[in-house]
Amino acid sequence: MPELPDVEAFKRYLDATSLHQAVEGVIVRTPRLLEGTSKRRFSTHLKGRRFERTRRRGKYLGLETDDSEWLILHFGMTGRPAYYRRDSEDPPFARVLVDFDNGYRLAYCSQRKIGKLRLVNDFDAFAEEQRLGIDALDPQLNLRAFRELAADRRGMLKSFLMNQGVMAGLGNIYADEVLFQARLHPRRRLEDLDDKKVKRLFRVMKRVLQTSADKRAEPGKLPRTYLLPHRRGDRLCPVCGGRLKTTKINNRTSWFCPRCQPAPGGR
DNA sequence: ACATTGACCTGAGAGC
DNA sequence: TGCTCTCAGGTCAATG
Repeated sequence: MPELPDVEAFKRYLDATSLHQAVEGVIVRTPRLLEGTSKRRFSTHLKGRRFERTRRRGKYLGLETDDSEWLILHFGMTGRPAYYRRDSEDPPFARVLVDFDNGYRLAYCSQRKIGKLRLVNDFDAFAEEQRLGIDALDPQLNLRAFRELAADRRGMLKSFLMNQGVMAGLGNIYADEVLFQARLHPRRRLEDLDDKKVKRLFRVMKRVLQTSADKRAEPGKLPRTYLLPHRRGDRLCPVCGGRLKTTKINNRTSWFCPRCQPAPGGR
């Protein structure tokens, strides 16, 4: 689940629930999720602190504490936050719990334990260390900047969109969605696109991410022409009704419509 | 620089 | 129903 639109939805959720309250206690049930810090250090650092604001870059979400540290969350493939009264039952796979002084609890849930929590003192420096590219929804990523990113590289469109070091935020699902909406085959090559197609790819990418984020990335609320729900559903193209196909790229399954997204070289 | 593969984890869902 | 197997929205490292 957690690609840019999902993480943006998480951000808004945390903004609405978890800011400006003192942390009373921390429970780490799955220490392996902590990166670069021990259970003890993690807990003592957060205890007594308040989260004052959040930031997102790509799939990373940061919560800034009132002593200017950052709790950085990465949700892996199955992670999500949950905020609820402490006396009610924990949701499934609650791995790290932050208890606030208002009786509520913020849980980092993750079925597959692929994901990380860490403490850093500078959000931007952290992003640099991670070699994270510009956030795909950053307004500074305009058409001109996008063209420059694209001009430097080669390779399959799908790989380009998913490369976090170039642009941060798109994962397997949304890369497929963008390519579907742009009517471009995932195996087409970046260096083969003319200016017009690069522009189309850019505009479609922005629109898909913005629309999805605003719909809180809920599949049922996305436009009916979206590919996303059909990969696990009827496997039919929502535009032409034809059968969708798959192909493996970067060891991930790419879904596409062979009629709407003609293959490079026309095969 | 790019493509491919496996490893990390666990369980939902498909297939028998 | 119950068992087995495959696969899953991410990232990283090793290899070609």
